[in-house]
Amino acid sequence: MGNRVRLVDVARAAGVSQGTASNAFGKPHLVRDELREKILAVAAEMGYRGPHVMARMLRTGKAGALGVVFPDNLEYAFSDPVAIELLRGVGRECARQSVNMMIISAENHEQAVAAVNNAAVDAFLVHCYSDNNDVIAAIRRRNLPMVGIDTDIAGATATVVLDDFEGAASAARHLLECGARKFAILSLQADEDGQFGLMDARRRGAVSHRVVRERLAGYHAVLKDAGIDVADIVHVECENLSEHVRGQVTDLMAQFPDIDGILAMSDVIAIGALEALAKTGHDVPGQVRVMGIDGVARGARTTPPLSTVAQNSVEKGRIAAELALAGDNVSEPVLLKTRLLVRASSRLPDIS
Amino acid sequence: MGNRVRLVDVARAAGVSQGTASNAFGKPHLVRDELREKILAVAAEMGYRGPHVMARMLRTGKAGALGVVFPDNLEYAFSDPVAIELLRGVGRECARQSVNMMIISAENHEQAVAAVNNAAVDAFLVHCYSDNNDVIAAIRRRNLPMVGIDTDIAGATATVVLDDFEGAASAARHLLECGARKFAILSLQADEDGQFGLMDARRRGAVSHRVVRERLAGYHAVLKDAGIDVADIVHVECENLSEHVRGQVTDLMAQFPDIDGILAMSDVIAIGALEALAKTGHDVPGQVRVMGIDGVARGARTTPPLSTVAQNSVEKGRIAAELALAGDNVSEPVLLKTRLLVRASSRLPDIS
DNA sequence: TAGCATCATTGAATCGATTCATTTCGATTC
DNA sequence: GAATCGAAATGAATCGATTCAATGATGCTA
Repeated sequence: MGNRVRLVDVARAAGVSQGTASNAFGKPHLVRDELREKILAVAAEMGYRGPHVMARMLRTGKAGALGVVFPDNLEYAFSDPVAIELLRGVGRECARQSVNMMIISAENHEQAVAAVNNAAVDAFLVHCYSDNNDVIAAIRRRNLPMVGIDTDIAGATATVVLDDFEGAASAARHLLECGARKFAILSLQADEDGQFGLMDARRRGAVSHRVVRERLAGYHAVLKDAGIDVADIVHVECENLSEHVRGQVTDLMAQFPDIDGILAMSDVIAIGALEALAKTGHDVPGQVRVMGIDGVARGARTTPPLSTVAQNSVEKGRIAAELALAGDNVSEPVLLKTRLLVRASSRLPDIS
Repeated sequence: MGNRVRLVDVARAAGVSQGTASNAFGKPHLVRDELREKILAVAAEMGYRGPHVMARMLRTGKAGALGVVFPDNLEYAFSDPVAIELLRGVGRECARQSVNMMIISAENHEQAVAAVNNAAVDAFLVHCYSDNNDVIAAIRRRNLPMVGIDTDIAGATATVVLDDFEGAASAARHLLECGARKFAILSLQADEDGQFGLMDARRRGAVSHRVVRERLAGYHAVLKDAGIDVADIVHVECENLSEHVRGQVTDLMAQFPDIDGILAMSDVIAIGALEALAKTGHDVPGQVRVMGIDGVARGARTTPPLSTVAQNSVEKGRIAAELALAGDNVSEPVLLKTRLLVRASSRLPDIS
């Protein structure tokens, strides 16, 4: 039954102190070779399974794991290509540092709080959560290093974000160069309230997600400079799922047939837009130009291939993990650069 | 510095026993409402952060986490669409049961053993590992529930596998019906030795991965029945990455130009084959018919769309997680069914 | 009013290691 | 031969909770 062999049993059987037995496993160099081998032999014979993980954790205070927290349900994280890239980067750094990766999973907010409280980890990575949220509060209460990714939650020991303003600006600049004049912006969700559809000025003024705020600002700055009135831009808040976007874009084009430039805040959204436009018989890029943000692999295979502003999500995840595991306070956010990736869904005017 | 507020401090300050203070947090119904609120108030005022996770674990013996172990490096797991689906299913069940998900990460075998030994989990999920392996041995030594997915490692408390034999058989049957007579089988890796290329009979006879063994057997059974000599089938062992497969298939078709049926053991491989065939000007399915196995989303968007034998990987992961967390010994492997999914990369003969 | 449940609380034992100040012992130096 | 040193081993304290048998208080019944 509950008769697990303990270190103290091994020590007794081998005729050494518990401290020495502990060292034989954890700090081999502190024990004479001969003696250590004897201890290990005795342990093996007794069926000792090695130091008890939880007991070691309690004593040392180290969990050997990095917690990764995604907003809302986890299913989304495992279906969004960008989130997966991010996880890949996190995984890479965790492997490098011999630390495991704990995915905090929950079906709802209440469960998420409990999951955070039960997670034996040394640091937290928080992706894309907005601030003032009970899950964030729970994480903060744990008093562990906490790194925000693509979010500027208060109390983070470090923050890794994309240069969203400049990324969005470059997308807008490019579509202007391609000749677009009547714009639609397909936004990611501005808040966690599950609201979709047309965004009025009030909604645009109270965006809780940093990513959305910055990208909007980037788009607007460039378009205003070009003499376009923000009030003339159609803003639609979309769920980050191609299938959902299809319907929204179909409606959008029916309502505003003169749109000739679509700025999507993610490639997933942009791909949904391309699909809708193909189905409704719009010519891309002849009639409408489309730009995404992210640079996901699938964008290279759409028809037409998707122009986008690429980011390196793997590296973003890796850096965030590195900062979290280092645990230092880094006051300045780490700002990652974007790269314009022109493919066929936008089109430069003929230079001939 | 190290002056964390402990439960005993709270108890003392609130004038109750440590046991009662513990109950106030963990078993609220055992403490009178009024008293409990007082304790919580005192705790809040003292800045108590809640029960110490590792101490609780040590005492209760429950980690509240499920370990997921992938073979080789983790990067692969996060780039294979099937593995991701699997993780999605695992995540779904973990969330349902309020358990976190620990991804055991490592760069090499030695690190993987250490990672397994340091993981505070209640059970392990092992994906696609072959047996007789030190990582598996380490997991076994932990003496926790261990569920094998797509693998039949000894000592597993439960096993979840695809009906690989029947899945492969149905793929072969379909290509025969479509008129193929000269077959190539594009195999997944038979072993962890990193060997690729043509598989001779000896190699085919010593396959350590169950998946490969079963699928080979399924293909062969059907093809033999149809009067095809196994010696006439070209076997190629491929890395499960479309880019690598492209080169292999290009060579293959140059060497064996009469191949008219390709049976790939995964969609990723099949997609690589389609790409190679397109580049070398082979007509699919007119000249060569191609079948995958898995049913990944991308297969619906290739040109031509990929015929395949679909499986439900999400559900596979979910069931495995459920079995692992239940912890019962299930002697019979859970066998999941496949479903033939005919698209344009194979072609049925005209019935006119 | 004794007897008996029921509910709330206590307090010491326990989970299984690691740590570190101290002791032991043999070798080296003066 | 005493003093000094370093390496190896000791053993008690510690990490911070949870558990459970025992105790106390309260209400109810006969």
